[in-house]
Amino acid sequence: MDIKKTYSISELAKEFDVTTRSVRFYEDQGLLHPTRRGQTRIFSSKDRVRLKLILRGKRMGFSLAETKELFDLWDETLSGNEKQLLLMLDTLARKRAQLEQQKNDIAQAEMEMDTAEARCREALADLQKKKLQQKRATNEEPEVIEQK
Amino acid sequence: MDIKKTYSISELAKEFDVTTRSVRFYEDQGLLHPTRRGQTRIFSSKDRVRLKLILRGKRMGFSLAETKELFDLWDETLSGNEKQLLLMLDTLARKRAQLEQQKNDIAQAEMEMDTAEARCREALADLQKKKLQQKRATNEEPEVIEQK
DNA sequence: AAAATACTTTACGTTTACGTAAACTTTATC
DNA sequence: GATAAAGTTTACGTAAACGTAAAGTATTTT
Repeated sequence: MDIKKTYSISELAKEFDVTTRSVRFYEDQGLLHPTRRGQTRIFSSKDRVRLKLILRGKRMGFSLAETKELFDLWDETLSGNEKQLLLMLDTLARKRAQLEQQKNDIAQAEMEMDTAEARCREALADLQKKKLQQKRATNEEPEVIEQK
Repeated sequence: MDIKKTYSISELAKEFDVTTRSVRFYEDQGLLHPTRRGQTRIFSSKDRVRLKLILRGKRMGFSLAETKELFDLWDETLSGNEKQLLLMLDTLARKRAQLEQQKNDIAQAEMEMDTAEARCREALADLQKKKLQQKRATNEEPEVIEQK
């Protein structure tokens, strides 16, 4: 699937713009499982994917502990006991609900940003108008009004 | 606009399901500005709105510092100097980009949850099938299969 | 008036997610 | 073979966002 099979710690760090400290920390917390050549870490493409998921999780406001729980659950799920499968389905449902909440929050925020922006532009337009009137009063040439 | 004009700390805490400690902390950090009657805090409906925004911000992964920045910026913006207005527009644009990123992240996550769920259901179906075959082999009556 | 309830400040404690420095080893480069 | 570059462990430090007493004040209820 992926181009390369293994990665050094700095390769991963550079690719995802995190410090090696963070990567080591994620391993320490049980989120990544690199093998070793001597004492040097060797990361698989699975680790790479997981790192990507970790970071996306963070952007979505997930804690490392939450993400780890999902990883662990998924690993156990693959082994395929029925209880695990049902637990996974349940967890997925709960996470979905969480994402729904987030989508609502974002939609709300966007609406409020719309009205905030509108007010800003209105206030700006008012200022421009006042400027123009001043210029007219002092008989100067009006400038071109720029607005993105 | 709102039904009530002022709120006690415990009213707000109860309504938004946070501790009074948190509310006091938000004031301490300059996000809320209750007046005082004696030494008792009295929160306005503006404070109430801001508390709501704080909590939504948190759910979207915003830090208190980020939220405070927006509050402060908005307060200055209302005073209406041109530089402030342009700065606000710029900030809004950046926040929008951030929300776009989050929406993408969520969409991605949802897709992956779809495939994860599909795999789970498939595995479950396989297990059910095996159960059925076992029952047939031992000549027992098959049970009804439930699946949400 | 006594007791319960709600509020306050002060201040130290805790968890999360790393940053940063020290001291050392292994690998690559000149 | 020296030196730089990349890796390692150990360990203390830190910022954010509160939790959790402790000890006191103010108000309300019985």
